[in-house]
Amino acid sequence: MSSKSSQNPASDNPNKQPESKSTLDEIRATRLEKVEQLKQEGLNPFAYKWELTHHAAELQETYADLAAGEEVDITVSIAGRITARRVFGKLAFFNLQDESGTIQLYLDKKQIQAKMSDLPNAFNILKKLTDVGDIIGAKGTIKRTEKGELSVKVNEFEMLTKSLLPLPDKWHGLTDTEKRYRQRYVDLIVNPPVRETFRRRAKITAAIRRYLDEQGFIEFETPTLLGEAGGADARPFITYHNALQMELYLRIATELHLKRLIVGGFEKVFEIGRIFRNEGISTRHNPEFTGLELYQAYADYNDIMILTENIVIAAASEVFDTLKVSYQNTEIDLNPPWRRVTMTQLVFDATGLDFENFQSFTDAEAAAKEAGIEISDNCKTIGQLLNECFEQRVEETLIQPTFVLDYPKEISPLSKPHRTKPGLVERFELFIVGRETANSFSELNDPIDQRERLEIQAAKKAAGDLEAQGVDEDFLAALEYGMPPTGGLGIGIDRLVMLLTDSPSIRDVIAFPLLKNTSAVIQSFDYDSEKKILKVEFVNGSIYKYNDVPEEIYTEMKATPSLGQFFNSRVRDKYGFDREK
RNA sequence: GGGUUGCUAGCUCAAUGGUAGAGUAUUCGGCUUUUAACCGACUGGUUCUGGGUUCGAGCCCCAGGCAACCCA
Repeated sequence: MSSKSSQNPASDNPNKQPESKSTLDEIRATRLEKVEQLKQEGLNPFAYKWELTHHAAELQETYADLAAGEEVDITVSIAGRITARRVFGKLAFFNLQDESGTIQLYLDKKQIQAKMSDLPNAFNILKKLTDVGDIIGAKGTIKRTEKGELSVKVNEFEMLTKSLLPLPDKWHGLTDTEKRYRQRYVDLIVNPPVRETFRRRAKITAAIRRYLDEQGFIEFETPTLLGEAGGADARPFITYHNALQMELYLRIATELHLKRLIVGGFEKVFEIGRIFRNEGISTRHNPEFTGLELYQAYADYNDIMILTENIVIAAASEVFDTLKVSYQNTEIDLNPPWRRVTMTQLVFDATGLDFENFQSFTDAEAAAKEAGIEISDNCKTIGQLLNECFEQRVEETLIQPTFVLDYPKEISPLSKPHRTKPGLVERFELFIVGRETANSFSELNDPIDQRERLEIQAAKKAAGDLEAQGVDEDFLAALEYGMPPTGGLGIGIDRLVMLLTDSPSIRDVIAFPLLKNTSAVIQSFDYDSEKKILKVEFVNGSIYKYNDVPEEIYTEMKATPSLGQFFNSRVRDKYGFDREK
């Protein structure tokens, strides 16, 4: 190693001994050495800037009809990451990838040496000091090679960023899902379709914003940190504000604040923002996700159905030429109008249970049991039972876009009673591919009724229901000033993007999905027997102090054959802690 | 929360309880029209972690970690 650093590999040295450079550490060390060698050549391995005139896709398109062997004497300047190298004695081909796509670099020794006369070693630098993964800039002319590959015939190049770590296998790529999510940047480099998915996501949200703007909606940013989390049935994340000495909740919906804005006189408001729910993780759930909520004064849920169609169509039209989209090999037809059907009708069709005619919960329960519905202990009303039947028998069958109308009052504490159907509310949910994709109601604006409903929620919460809402007094005060009749809508943007990008998992449309920390390795630990504090230092440098830990734990911990396992099962999550570092 | 599967070289994957291997990448040599370039040579391992059984464990047993999928 030390003998090598004294020589200059950029010049061909026939006496060089073969060296083993195979482990990750060795590869990295070799590349760091190349960094030094670039510096010795007077080059900056981490340059400041590159003026580019074109992108790869643009050139591919412009010169699509250029015949093999033809050249165009126009100078272009491009930049990107080297994704493949094919090096010959005095000629080399690199594939260069930029955001738009890839293009080949045609690197001819004679030409480069002639044009880069102040760097006599230029071609050898290219051969010896560049690697797949490096980011370079190149200027040259356009040439389609005899083999038909459009290329930039390079006059001059510059190393812009030397890459120190090897990229995954160019043929098999990166398939390990865990690594793809934990190191999304690598995923994005080597799996171009992933970039396309996120590009589409951005287009979809932009299209929705544009459409709503055209319709006269204005966008707000309501608070994320709240003293009380309301507007949905969900368990919130709790955090703490030191200076105010108060617990705060991360929002589980934007509903209650957007409605305050309607009270304040705005007639069309919306927010596209991050929502946090302290729930499990699945292919359809991430603890933080993006919600669109909008509220339109003087509208009811019938108006909102049409608006929902228009929003989804605006989003789909942005990324497709057709409204027939394929999701996981099923064709979904988004052409409006979408099916509109009541929950009661759907449950009747699926189970034969007629919820319009049950006189008592006991009757309904008996009939549902007969039909094979599983009834949980907290299902105590006809409305809850109707919802159970719907979830168990209908939901997953709603593949084509379907508005499910008129929900039971007791599971919809913020919606207005149905104008003709007792026990139901004016609410719809949109289902596509068996998933709830949107939720809407004619908003409840009777402050007295709203208070009663929230107090029922608060009672549930007091009884231990972690998903029930509390009473937001300020929201009720706002309603008492008067909220016009209003239609509201929530759309799960991530699920919509899943549909429009054919992604099977929500993690495929969230750039950095939440993953569990890999368990920390303990460096050392110490115990203060007077204060009963166990101090643990991890190899990543962080130090935690666990409070009120009995001395036996420390004694056992010293004796255990497996420290990490003992810590995970007996200390972590068992004692309160302060993070010291 | 429950179940199933997986975790081995940078990446993709093999390996009856019996010397841990291949392809690719890296390193070195050759090559002026390549497209997963090719030819030749050399390397590269905490088999996720900790115990146990065994003469011997990547493989069997126990416990734990992480992930994917399914279910609630």
